[in-house]
Amino acid sequence: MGRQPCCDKVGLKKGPWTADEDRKLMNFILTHGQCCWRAVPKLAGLLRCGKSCRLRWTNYLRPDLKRGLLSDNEEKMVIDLHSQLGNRWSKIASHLPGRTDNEIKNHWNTHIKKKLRKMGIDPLTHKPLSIVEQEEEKPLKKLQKPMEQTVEEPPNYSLTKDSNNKNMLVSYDDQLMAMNLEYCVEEVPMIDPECLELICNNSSMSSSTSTSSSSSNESSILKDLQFPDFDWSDYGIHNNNNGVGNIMENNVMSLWDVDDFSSWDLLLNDDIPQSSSTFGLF
DNA sequence: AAGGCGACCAACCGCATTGGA
DNA sequence: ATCCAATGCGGTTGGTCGCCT
Repeated sequence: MGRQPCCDKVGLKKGPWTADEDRKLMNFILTHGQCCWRAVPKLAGLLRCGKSCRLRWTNYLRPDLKRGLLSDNEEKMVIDLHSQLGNRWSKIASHLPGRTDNEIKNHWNTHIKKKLRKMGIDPLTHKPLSIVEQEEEKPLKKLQKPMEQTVEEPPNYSLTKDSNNKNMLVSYDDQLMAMNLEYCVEEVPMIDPECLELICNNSSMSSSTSTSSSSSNESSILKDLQFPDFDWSDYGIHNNNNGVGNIMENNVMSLWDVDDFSSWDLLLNDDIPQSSSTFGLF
């Protein structure tokens, strides 16, 4: 006996959401808050499964979402967090307010992976590719080792400049020795900010155009959506002279300007259940 | 102009986890 | 302790768009 489907899929719509569906879902959530996703489609008058509604809301419609490409800083954070957390996208996303796990996952798979490979770093292990390849070439040796014996891990590396201003990989141990620093091992990021800076600087040269284009794109997406029952001004989004919603300011929704970021605690605190609703808006 | 191709990303699928009965 | 519904999560798919030939 297989698992029951999450909902009765007969007659349910799939695929891209229409502006009308978005409006219905948005109006419903803003009126009633988030509760019982299974019931949402019926109550909101949507021919969608509850799961689909939840995804659409969390990944696209939530008013607190940032849009557009990840900034250099955000990208650095993602790489750093990924080195510590692995593919736990929701955990990573919880450290980046306004970003969704889906968005970060997509960005990782399409942009960051490539950049890291270009830098000679394995995106899975965050170690230099040459070492990873060596390890893959000697699987038998590894297998022959007794289980109790600890496998000697290669040191974690970061990218730095040598005296000739050429990029070079230096192990953390070497760096720490050089800097005479003590470090709590559990908190050592596998790639240091210096390295990330280089990665991001390189990337920003190649992707700067897409950054600017996406921000105009995102406002048009919201522009296209018309929410007759929803007053964006409540969320710090005001009309400009052209009658167009001034949604983005420095690539961040004005919503975040409200209340000195006090609501971020809600987002970042794992103890607060998601059902406590978005930042006390409801 | 049009067809091929790859990149991007929204959305889906199915397993895992959680929480209440 | 167990079951089951609801929700969360991560991997994958497929549609769209832009670039190249």
